[in-house]
Amino acid sequence: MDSLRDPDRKPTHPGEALREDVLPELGMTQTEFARRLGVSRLTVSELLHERRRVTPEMAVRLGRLLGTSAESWLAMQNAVDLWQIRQAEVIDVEPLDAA
Amino acid sequence: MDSLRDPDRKPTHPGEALREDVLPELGMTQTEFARRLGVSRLTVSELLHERRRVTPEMAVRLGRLLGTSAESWLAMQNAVDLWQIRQAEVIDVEPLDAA
DNA sequence: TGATATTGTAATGCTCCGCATTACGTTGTA
DNA sequence: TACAACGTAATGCGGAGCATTACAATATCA
Repeated sequence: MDSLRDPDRKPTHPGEALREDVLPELGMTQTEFARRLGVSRLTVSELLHERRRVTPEMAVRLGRLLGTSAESWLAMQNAVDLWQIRQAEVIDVEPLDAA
Repeated sequence: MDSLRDPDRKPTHPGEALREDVLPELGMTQTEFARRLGVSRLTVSELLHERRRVTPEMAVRLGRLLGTSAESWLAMQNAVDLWQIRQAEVIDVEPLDAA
């Protein structure tokens, strides 16, 4: 499970899961997928290319359409977000323990 | 645990936890808290009043300072976000099962 | 009590993000 | 070959997070 994964490894972006697994499984085009989600084709395309984040609303849409939990999509996105921040930024916050 | 809570009940906003539990526990002022987090006093104030969401970066800051997991703060925020969307919006997405 | 610290809040300005729409070129396919 | 699907750029809009500044109200303490 996730808790046993290498913490330095970049987590799977939700877009990758949609692109690699979900869409092929459904045998559905991006255009059709976008239509059913009620968003534009561009929105789906950019999400699949991992250029856009899964928003809470998008998570609800995905959950509704696919019969999965919105939480799981958001959790995937969170993992990516946190990984990116920890990699890129230098957040200098001193832990209170050090006091 | 959370999974057993009433799904219709509004989840606890992270700001509430900070305001009700964390800050009092630490006996720390908002001003000092903001300084240690490396954000403005206004940012903390609005978060405590639940007028602002915990961003991924803020979650990292909180985790660092308090020695807790950033994930837990984000999870709290997710719960609020999803609840709000499900309450307020009408996302008309037909489940694929219905096909 | 008087000075100082803390807090709530409004106003401004900046930047970034999500999204729709439109448009155009490429590629795959019936 | 005509059409569908896709990648992608441009434009515009609205909203969110954040800093800074400022002012008033309240709390605390010497």
